[in-house]
Amino acid sequence: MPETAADHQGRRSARQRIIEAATELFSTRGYAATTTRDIADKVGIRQPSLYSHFKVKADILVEVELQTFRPTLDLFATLVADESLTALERLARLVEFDVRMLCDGPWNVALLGYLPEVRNEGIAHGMADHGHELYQAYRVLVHGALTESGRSEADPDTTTEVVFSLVDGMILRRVHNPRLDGGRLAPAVREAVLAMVR
Amino acid sequence: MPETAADHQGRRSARQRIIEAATELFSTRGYAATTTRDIADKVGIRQPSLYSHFKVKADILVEVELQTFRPTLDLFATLVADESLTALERLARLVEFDVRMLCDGPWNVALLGYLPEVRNEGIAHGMADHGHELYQAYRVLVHGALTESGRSEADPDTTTEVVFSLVDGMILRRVHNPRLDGGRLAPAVREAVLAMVR
DNA sequence: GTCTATATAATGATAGAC
DNA sequence: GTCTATCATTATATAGAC
Repeated sequence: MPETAADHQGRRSARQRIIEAATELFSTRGYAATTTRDIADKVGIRQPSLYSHFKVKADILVEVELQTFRPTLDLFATLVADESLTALERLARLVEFDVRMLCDGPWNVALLGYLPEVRNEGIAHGMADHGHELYQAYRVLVHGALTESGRSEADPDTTTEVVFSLVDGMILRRVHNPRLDGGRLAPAVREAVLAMVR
Repeated sequence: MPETAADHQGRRSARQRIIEAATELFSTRGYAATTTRDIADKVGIRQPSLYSHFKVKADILVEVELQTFRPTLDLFATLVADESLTALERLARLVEFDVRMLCDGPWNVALLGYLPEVRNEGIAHGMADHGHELYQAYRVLVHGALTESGRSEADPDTTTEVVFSLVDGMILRRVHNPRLDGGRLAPAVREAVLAMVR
């Protein structure tokens, strides 16, 4: 088996080590407050060496965001593809997975997508709004669950907003308390969500 | 009636005009990404003139934060002082007021307290953590409401975290949708909260 | 790809005239 | 209290040797 480029220096490619260092720093200090020198220092290289892997600082941010949202969006795709599930079951599973990830992931990186400087930088670079994608996923499942439950009196869009607030609100809780217990909170959030849609 | 200092230039003191300009800019661009020059430009003065009113940039932030949290913390004090109310009623009113303020306030300024650069700057300047104060207020009311309802099987601290997430989650919703309708969302959130505690 | 050296630009803050 | 002028620092990014 030939040695890949990814095996150099601790088995991860320099590019991936940059992304991981940036993930931690962006999460804990914010994007604008993190300098390219901070990132390079943590990786163990010189600041200009970053530019062998990324054209500009914002390109590092794009990769961090991408790797953050992929798991949850992938799960949504899987849940929708599984036709044996009801919308209510799909919603329950997505909520529980999402809350666990938000609580127990290595860094509170989901906050990044809400930082003003990131959103402004994002617009300037035309990067994908994964947060909006995920919101649409919730919207589909909440509408479906309300329909299944015959809750025709409920406003599906208002319910979607409240459900999504409840889940993503965990991001803010984690800012004040970095050691959230996903195993305890995920079922509690799931039950609160189910109480709204059935 | 003698003219006050606050009457100069549009009836608001220069200091207050700086605070209001900074509130908008910090809310829309973030703290680190807002320069003192940005603030001065919006006020219509030169950048060094800011330093006649504030010793350092972070002192402007302290004032912005103070004016943001004061109304909600004041309401909590009022609700607790009113002995004719049950804990459940106090919680319902606090939630509804809070959500309306988060949705309909002129700027999404509550996000500020969650920005990493603000929290780090805050620690360095020893500024008060109003977000934590407010959380304790919710904790008191959620515990009281669960006790009143005889919900001895519920975990009050978990419920507090979920309730607070639901309310503050509106901050994140507003990032994606700046035109939230507090009149529609506040009752929906209130009912979701009440479903958890009674 | 990483390094040293450096360009270029912007930032927070100060000094001192008015 | 506001101004002009300016300082000291720090930031992103580039050039070119190895």
